[in-house]
Amino acid sequence: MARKKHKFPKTTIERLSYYFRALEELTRRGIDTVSSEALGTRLNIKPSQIRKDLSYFGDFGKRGMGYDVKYLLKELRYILGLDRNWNVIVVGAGNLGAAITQYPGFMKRGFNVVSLFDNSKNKIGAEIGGLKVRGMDELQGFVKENNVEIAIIAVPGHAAQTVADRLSRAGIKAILNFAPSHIVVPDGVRYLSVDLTTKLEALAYYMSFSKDKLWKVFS
Amino acid sequence: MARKKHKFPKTTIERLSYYFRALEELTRRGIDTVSSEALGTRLNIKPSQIRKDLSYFGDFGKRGMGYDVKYLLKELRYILGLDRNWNVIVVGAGNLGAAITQYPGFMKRGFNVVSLFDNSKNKIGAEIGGLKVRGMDELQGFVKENNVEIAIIAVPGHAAQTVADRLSRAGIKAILNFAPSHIVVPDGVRYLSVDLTTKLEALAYYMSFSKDKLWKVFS
DNA sequence: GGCGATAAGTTAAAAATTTCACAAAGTGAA
DNA sequence: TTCACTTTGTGAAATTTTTAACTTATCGCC
Repeated sequence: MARKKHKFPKTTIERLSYYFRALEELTRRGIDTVSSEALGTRLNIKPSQIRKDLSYFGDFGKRGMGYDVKYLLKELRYILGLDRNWNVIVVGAGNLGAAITQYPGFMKRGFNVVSLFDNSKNKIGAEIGGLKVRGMDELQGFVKENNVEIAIIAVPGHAAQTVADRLSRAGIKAILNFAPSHIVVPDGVRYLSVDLTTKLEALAYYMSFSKDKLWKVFS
Repeated sequence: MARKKHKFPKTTIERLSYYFRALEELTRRGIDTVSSEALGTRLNIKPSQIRKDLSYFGDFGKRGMGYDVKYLLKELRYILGLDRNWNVIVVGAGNLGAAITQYPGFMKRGFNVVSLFDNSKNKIGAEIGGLKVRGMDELQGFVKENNVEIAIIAVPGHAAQTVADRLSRAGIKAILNFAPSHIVVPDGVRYLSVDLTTKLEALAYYMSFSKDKLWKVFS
């Protein structure tokens, strides 16, 4: 299993994810070999970028031939940590938390939402997507007992930092934050945020001012 | 109202959005002046980065004094296109579409979801967040009559491209795509995507392999 | 009104990322 | 086996983005 050199751009991992998805689509269509050129056309990414990204992790292709789709998928699955299952909890049982809990794309990738937490009396005990909503007092115990490593924050912005603190204390190793606010986590806890309004604001900006035609997905 | 020089990094707009949010928080707390240093500490962004970002659009600060919070807010509001209202439609009335429709952060910023569309018989006519779900056949007419410029796609991946095509034909000017697939839009239509699983996959990667401690929000 | 302190705006250097261009490697046909 | 063709992997160049260093402006105080 490939491991290779140096540092690589942060965006590489994100692109690997896109490659992975495109390759899945190709297997579904029964295609078993693809060139960086062909893949690049599909994804609107330069072939040289694709080759460079992959080269950070190994030599997956065959010169003159391209990449074996199944093999590359296997390697990417390993690199992206998708060859195992992850237990995930969601904090915040509002509309967004409920949607995330039931989002089909997560389970398909091995991210299993195993419980939902909230601190509101009238949500605790309710059932969402087959899961009972638990109170925050059960958080620490649940995380320990169920070996939960990843948490998703889906609470209002003002509560996000408090939740992040509790999650960190409970032993959570990675946090995905949907709340529209900047939060700080201790060393050792991985953190990424998904910001819904920021993207809309960027669109609004480009509609108002920019002459740029099309806009490359920048995340 | 400021307009200024050259090109600037794509990420600048995203950061302006963060600055805007932080400044809002500062006004709420009654603080009316802030330095790039202080703002940078809050957001974990280098002061020089903040000054550079702002300098692309104008001279908003006073040397020796910092930035007037209210004034900078006003300018950023203008730059980000938040000084007006936008009519937004959501396509896809599943869990995610419903959550997006009711997401409080959008309306607060002037993004008003004015209708929800779906093509499933048993969703059409239902009411979500006070809005009736409309069939796709009403799309074109609705967009024209209501001056809708922005659409949010919240359908399964395989349907996203078809939806994007219909939206473009209907005259939509910007698309925010939550579906986990790469889509192509005609020139003149702005496009950004928010990818939920990609972020989780990035976290999974960093948990498996990376020694990096903390991870700067990269969107 | 000059002086010290602060902090913006800017220029230049550094770092990060993408793209180019090409040598090396593999294929298939003659 | 050799040749023509394809396509990878990669070192170097080009580009973009960030960071540091510097210059200039503003305030408050004596």
